[in-house]
Amino acid sequence: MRAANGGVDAPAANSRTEEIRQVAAQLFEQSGYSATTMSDIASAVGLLPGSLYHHFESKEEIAVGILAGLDQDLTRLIGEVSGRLGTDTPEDQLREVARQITALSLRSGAALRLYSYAAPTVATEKFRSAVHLNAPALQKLWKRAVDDLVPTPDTPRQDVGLLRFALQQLTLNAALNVFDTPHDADEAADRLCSMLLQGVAIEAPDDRSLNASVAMRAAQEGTAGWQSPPVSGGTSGRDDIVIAARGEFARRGYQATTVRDIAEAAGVRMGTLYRRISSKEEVLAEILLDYGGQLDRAVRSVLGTDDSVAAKLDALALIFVKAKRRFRLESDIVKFGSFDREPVIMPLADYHAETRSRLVLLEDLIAGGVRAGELRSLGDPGSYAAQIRYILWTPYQDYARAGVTRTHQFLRNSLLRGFLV
Amino acid sequence: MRAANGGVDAPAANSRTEEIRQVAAQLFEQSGYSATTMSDIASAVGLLPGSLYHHFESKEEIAVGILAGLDQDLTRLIGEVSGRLGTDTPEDQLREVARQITALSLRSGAALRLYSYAAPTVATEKFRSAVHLNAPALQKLWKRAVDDLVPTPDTPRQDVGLLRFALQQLTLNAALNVFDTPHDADEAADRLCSMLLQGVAIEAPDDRSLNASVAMRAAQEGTAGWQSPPVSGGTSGRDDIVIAARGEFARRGYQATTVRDIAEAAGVRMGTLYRRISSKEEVLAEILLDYGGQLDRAVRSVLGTDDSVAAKLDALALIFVKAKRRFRLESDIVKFGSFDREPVIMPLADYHAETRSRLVLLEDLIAGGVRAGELRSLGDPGSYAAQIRYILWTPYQDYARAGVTRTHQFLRNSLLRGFLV
DNA sequence: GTCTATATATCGATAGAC
DNA sequence: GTCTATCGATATATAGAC
Repeated sequence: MRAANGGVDAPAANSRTEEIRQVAAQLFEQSGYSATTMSDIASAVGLLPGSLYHHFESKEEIAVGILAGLDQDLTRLIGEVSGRLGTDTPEDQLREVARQITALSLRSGAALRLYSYAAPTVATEKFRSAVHLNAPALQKLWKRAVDDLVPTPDTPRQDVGLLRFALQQLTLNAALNVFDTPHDADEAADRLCSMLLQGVAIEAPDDRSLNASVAMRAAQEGTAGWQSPPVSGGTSGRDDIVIAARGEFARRGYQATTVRDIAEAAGVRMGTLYRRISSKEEVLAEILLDYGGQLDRAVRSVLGTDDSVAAKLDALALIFVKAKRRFRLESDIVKFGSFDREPVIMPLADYHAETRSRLVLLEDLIAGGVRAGELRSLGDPGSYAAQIRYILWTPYQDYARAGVTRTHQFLRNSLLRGFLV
Repeated sequence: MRAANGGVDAPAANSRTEEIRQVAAQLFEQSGYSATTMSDIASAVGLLPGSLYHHFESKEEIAVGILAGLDQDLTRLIGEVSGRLGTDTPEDQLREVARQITALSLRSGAALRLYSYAAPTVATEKFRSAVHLNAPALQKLWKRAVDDLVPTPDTPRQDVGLLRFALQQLTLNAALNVFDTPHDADEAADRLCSMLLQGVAIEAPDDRSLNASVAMRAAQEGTAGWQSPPVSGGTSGRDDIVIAARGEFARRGYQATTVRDIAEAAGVRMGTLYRRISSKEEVLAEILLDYGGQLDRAVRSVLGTDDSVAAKLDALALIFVKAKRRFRLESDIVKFGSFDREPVIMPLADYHAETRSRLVLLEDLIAGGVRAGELRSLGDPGSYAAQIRYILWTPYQDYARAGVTRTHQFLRNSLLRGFLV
């Protein structure tokens, strides 16, 4: 009979309930929503599975509560930060927004993973509706911060829209950067801002020479075979099943996709399906091996050239931007997979390892660049490389009006040369 | 890709599926819907529980299929019987309708039990909508059959409406007469018709002497204390919990009512509830003991008088008609209970045994009456008594316009003296 | 608020009928 | 060769009782 406890599922209502929610959040963060069972949660808090239902009506309700908490926190944060806007230099202001949102992200890893990955997976209405973050308000905040940075639109070569999109994405999702989940929000946010606003190259080549570079040619050649998107032949052969599976995995994640889903999507019965494939996992392996291989070849061919670090980074940017489009489905699959990894799914783990090894190459490139005085020094090479990859790997295609060329140009004008330069 | 298989869930589609449905129907009939588990059904057909889900989407769907079968059968039967109407004497016609519907009832015991008892219990929409028998058509059929019997309404003393209601109820629910489930539909239907149309008394006293009989006085006295219906005092004491439980049991049946339902209905928490009562079963026992005791006293006081058999039957009729109103909830509880009896629920079993012992008294009364030449002889006394009880125990109060006096008068004019006499 | 017991349901995979 | 019916394991959830 408290006075006013706020309408929807306000967290921290009951301490024991809240405690369980926290534990569940941790498990969701570690193993993913579907892979975390009620038994897991129960034994983590020292209860029997059935006892959880005294606190929550369902597993879903736990996740909804966690998401509600994130929404609350975000809304509150936006309010606070907005109130402080306009009292500092535009760049410091923007950096402050980045720091605050990054900090929120790091505080809310579990919720963010649920938001980004579980929501499309467990498709019930209740979940989806709980999952609507206050995105318009956040967008407005970022728009103000970025617009202040470029007071008059007399520099039309700078892509303010994409900068806003990039910052919004990269700060809110900071916790989802699997390869270098930041420990210090301020540090991560500041480095991100430095990279985008001042650029990483000390003296970047102009567009003409970048376009004509050896690395660029390698990137063009490496991605030349990427034109054809995979389509079903309609013959219900093995390929059609793999293609159908790719679509389903991308839509719901590997774990949440059932073999029956795949069969239905491919238009075959279970019997036929299992004569063409030997297991669900095998199909995933096939998809990821092909994807990883193509990406790997392109990246390595660029890195194998004898060119400047800046030219290589620029060429890699092109590859990543193109890959995010050509391998959109595959990219979604590994996105889901990154957080649904208990029990270990071998093909995903393999892909993960491969990505990590490419990251080491990038790290070497950057370390060399810093040593050679080509790149600004911005902390340890591991985090440096991971953050560059994180920036390159952002789904810019979700920003409706951005094509490959525009996105690539934006990355040149920000990450490479610095947005403010 | 069959040509026309009828819209909704036509049974007998797949033989294995239909086989499982049949087995399930049998189990539902034996043990009730809630008490029959998917494991029970599975092991009865030699499968594992999960395998049932290849044939049915849910347990509920099995029941819905069974109900759909009944609806189909009934509709078809009504069509056939209607077509044959008007080719025979009115009484023979009516007897034929009774025989046909009774036969259907005996063929469809499981479905009827689901229809009568499970439907309000498992309250999902799908179930309810599947459960709408073609009642209007059946009513129309019976109306025609009964109206033909009394061609001109020049005998206003005869209650045509109640006769129709009684016949419709008694034939369709023949399979639900637990104390004497008929084996031969024709025999049961014919005896029912004989009882109602010709009456059981060879020479019944007139209304005046029945009203003034010793048995009637005993009935009046025995039911005198029945005026007050039980209401909650609102103090959340023990009585209020019992009263709340009574309502819940009546609405959904004992099995389907959870302790939480009772607590909520009584407005108390589980802790409080279990401090006031010791178990769900104890509450049921208390309710049924009270109910059974009151009914028993009234019945025995009538049977203990020294009066004619006809007068005693007439007095019992009054008691039953009154009891069906005063103990409406209790009557519903035992109605549910009669078919949800696995595992055995002791209080229900006790009530059942008590009822059976009263039935023996009735049997003695009737046997004596036949011997003394007071009652028509209509087969063995056991079935005779059970069927009289079945007629007396019909929920006439559901026939909207019938009060105690009208119903009692109808029973005098039909069961006792014969509707056609 | 928690336990014990158990219910309904899902899923990956396969055997074997047609 | 194709698909139906099935298994074995296990998940989510419910209920009575304290």
